[in-house]
Amino acid sequence: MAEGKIAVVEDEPTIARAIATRLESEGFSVEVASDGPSGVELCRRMTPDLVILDVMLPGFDGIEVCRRIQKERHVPVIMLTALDDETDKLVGLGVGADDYVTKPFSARELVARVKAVLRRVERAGRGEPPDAPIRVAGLELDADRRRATVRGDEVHLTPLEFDLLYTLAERPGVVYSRDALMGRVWGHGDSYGSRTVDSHIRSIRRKVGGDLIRTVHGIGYSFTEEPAT
Amino acid sequence: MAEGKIAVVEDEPTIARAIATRLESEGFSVEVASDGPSGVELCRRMTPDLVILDVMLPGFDGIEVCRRIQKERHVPVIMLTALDDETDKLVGLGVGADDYVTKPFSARELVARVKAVLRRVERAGRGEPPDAPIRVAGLELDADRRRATVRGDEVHLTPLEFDLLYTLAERPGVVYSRDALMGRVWGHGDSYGSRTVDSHIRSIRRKVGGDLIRTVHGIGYSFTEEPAT
DNA sequence: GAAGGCCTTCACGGAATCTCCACAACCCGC
DNA sequence: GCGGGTTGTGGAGATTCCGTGAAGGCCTTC
Repeated sequence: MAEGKIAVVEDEPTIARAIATRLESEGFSVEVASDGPSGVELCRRMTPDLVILDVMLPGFDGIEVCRRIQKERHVPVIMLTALDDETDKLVGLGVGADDYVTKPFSARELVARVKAVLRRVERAGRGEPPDAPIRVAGLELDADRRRATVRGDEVHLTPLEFDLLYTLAERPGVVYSRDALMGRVWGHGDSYGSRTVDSHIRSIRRKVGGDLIRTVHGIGYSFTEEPAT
Repeated sequence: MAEGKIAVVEDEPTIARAIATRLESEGFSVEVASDGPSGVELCRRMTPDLVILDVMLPGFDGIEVCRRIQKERHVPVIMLTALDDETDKLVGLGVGADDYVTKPFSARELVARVKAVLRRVERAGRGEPPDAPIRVAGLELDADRRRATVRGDEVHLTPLEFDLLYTLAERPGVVYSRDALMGRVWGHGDSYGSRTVDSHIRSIRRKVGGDLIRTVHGIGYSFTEEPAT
């Protein structure tokens, strides 16, 4: 009775086995790949519920793997990085992973993160169970009511605009590439020009004010990171 | 996989069979008796979760059956009466049934009542408080009696309409997709075109006034959220 | 059978939304 | 400062979505 299918892409056999064993003992069914190309292939074949990706991989790196699989279908991704700096870099690159775990990490920690991500995604997928409204920088987004207010005034957002803004506002400061946003909001990466994202960003800015969404030149967009005021 | 056991005591074979068939198709296991004495006997033997009792019965009448089985063990009872007057009389007699359904009734309506009674009893068994009628914006919905009034005037809602409106009114402001409503009201998400929901929404609006249910374009419907007045 | 209640489905027209294009403005490395 | 790539702007179709009226099926009663 598998709770979920997890793909692990990690080239160090010791670590890969450790992760797999622990996750399996938690009731997940796990498969492992050890380089970039076969990681992409694995994701295609097993359609996992979540992917754990090492950044450093033979073939091509985890960033590239993440981009490719996100393009086909949005799958939650947790990235493993060697250093804190590396995490920062990834956040800035707009890879759009769901979580980042820095080595060394305990198996317990990884399992906790996996469960947290799955819980969040499942909730969003079923659509029903409530979520606390997001409040940042004068903006309030209530997913249950699909309502947005800026400094108390209600703003009407179209379905796509709401989802797009919600995705960004969920993690202020995290940069998403246009592809990553397409994957999350549209559910698939291709079949639309990526400038479509720009159009929607524009109308969101017009409605909620231009300074809430930051453009990261050459990479993508992110929600403005604001210290608590 | 029985959701519950139901005893039906009804002397008219046509009606008895109709009820039994419908309840069985809803997943209940059903047994039938056709007169007073054997009704009491049936209840002793099968220990049903709910009893449906016709008032007019050979042997002794439904009132007497109800008294006898209640004496031994409390079982939820729904009484079938021929006339509204009769219902009033029964209520006056203190028979203590959990609900009264007046003939003619639709099979669907009876099923809805059965489920409502079972839900209520189960809740009481768990020590939770009973449903209070919902009162919002001039609308009142009484789940126990399945009755709706708008500004004091009773409006007749079909079983589906009632469930649909009740689902929405339970959480004003929360937006439900058509699929979500299908899942909650119909019990399964698929097998019907989603525009069916629209049709019922439309007839509800005609009956209770159009501004109580809000359309959220591209998403679904929600009950109008009213600031406390 | 006929009539009526209830549920489901259809097609249509208007409205809201999404996508894309062409051009101007901008950013960055050189 | 210059040039190439990147992003903002405005708007024009194309597409999707929703309210409406109505028809048909199933069931029950008369």
